[in-house]
Amino acid sequence: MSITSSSTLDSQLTTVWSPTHSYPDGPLVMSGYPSRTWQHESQPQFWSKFQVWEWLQQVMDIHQIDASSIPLQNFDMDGHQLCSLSYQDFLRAAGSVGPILFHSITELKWSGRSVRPTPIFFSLIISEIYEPTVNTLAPDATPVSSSPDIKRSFSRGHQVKKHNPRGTHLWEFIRDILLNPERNPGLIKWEDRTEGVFRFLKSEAVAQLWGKKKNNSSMTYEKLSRAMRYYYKREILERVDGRRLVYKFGRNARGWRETEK
DNA sequence: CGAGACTTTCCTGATT
DNA sequence: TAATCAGGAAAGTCTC
Repeated sequence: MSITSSSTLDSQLTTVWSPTHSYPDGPLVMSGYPSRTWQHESQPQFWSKFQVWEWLQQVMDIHQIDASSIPLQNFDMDGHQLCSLSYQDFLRAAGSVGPILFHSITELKWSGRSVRPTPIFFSLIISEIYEPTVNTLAPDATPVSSSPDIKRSFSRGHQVKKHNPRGTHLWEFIRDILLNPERNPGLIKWEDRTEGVFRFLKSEAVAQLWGKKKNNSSMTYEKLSRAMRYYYKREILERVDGRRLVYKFGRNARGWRETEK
């Protein structure tokens, strides 16, 4: 690692992780389940919009729900607003995923400090969604199976992925940053929205963020870009010749189009 | 355990 | 010169 390369990264991160974002990102203790992905120390009432977004992504990751399953713009709010949402609000905003989010935030509100989501409860909800005949939900939850909204969205293919190691794929991670510009502090931007062309503005910062997600502090743009190049063959991305840091979504990339939902 | 998907890591060489 | 791009090769990490 040369001095110049690290200072490049520093300058990118300084811009990205401005003082409003504080992430206790010290040495992570690898002790199983979500501890490594659950780093919100403060109460959700005091979260920034960006922290709300992170919480959202983490809950989705933990349950291997594709982020495009819900309109993320419905959660363009800070922690205070988030905490004031009712169960019905969550249903409206996130459909079938609403109950999962509602329970997560309820737990966090009650505990006041970092608490892990309860996977058993969630698996109950998930199985309830898949097998509506079963009726064994926690007492405080609205009967999930009775919601037509849930049935509709889950029959649409919003299901847990079969093979999705470590939750989100790289291209989905990139896509989700693009789709949330208000929580994307100048990392990547659309060059041609309808064609799916985008450009990395802060390549090393994006790599750091990706590494953070994968719990890999040594991620670099060099390595991230190798993974991106593998997407060409699978037509998840198309080559954009002659333009540095520019990529284009391919025919096998889903969920990035404005009209697609 | 094995296979396969999806990276991650490393590398050599070319291009901007 | 540094940053980026191109891919080959092989290892690592998951899920099924």
